[in-house]
Amino acid sequence: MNISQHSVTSTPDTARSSRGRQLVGNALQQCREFVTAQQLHAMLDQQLGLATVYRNLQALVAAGKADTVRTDSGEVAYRHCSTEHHHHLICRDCGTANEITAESVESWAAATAAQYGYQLIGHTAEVYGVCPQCIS
Amino acid sequence: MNISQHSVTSTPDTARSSRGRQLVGNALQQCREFVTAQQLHAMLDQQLGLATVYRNLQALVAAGKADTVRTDSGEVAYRHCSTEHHHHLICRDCGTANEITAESVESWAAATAAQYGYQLIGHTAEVYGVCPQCIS
DNA sequence: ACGAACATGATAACCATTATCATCTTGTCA
DNA sequence: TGACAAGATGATAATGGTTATCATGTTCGT
Repeated sequence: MNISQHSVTSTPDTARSSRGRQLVGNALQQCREFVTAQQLHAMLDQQLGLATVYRNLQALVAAGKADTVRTDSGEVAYRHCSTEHHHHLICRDCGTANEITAESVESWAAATAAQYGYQLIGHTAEVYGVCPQCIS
Repeated sequence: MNISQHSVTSTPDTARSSRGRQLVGNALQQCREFVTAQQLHAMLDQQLGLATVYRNLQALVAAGKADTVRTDSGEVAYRHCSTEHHHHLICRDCGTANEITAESVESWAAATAAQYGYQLIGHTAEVYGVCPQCIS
């Protein structure tokens, strides 16, 4: 199963500015909601190869400039995010996601790690539900 | 993206008892934690085809007898439903996982959903760190 | 026991994501 | 500025989990 292994392709020592970086970065910023790599690629229509879209999205995630979420169908959805830490409230029907902050969760994570003698690295927390629009 | 489309293969009008049902059902009950279809298939070593394991797991989910979760690597993990709800404290180095319960997280999830007018379905929360053994 | 509806197995098909590798680009240093 | 090493890109093949197909074996009401 392996909950936390990601790509092993070596990361460059220094990142450079490039056409792809800008295109993907800008496109992602213009999307308010989560988008998949495929959607973004379609959005950039022929301006950038699919593989490059994936690479740049991963770079953004690695740089802490984008969030990812797994959809029910197994795809990875990306969204530009301000670097501050937060969680998500996601609608199972329409996929709408709200960024939420929760100090209680932060302190819970810290306390839990401490209680077991763990050196804290991070935590994830997401709430799933059906949004008001989709209920009616 | 499509967050909520699942298999469209028509569902039988009546379910029957069968070897596969029992094997998968029992194996899943004996696992306290989430397991993937592949793990379960390996666990049943040659007693049941992979496709059948998938089908029976899906049937259990449809019948409300199993929960599913997407792992970071995109796999679907299944768990027998009666298992009580809890979270995990996971070591990034050795993979050790501690089950933890946290009432504060439960109430936070409920409150967050309510605040946005969402009908709560569920939530996930995991803490990552380095365990004492791996620190030293 | 018969037969229609189910279930299973082996395997091909799907599809999102990754890896490969030859070919540009970028940025640095002489 | 020119050369070059480290990055970045594109086209495409490869991966790998999951689903569809279809011929064949089971189940169960009658």
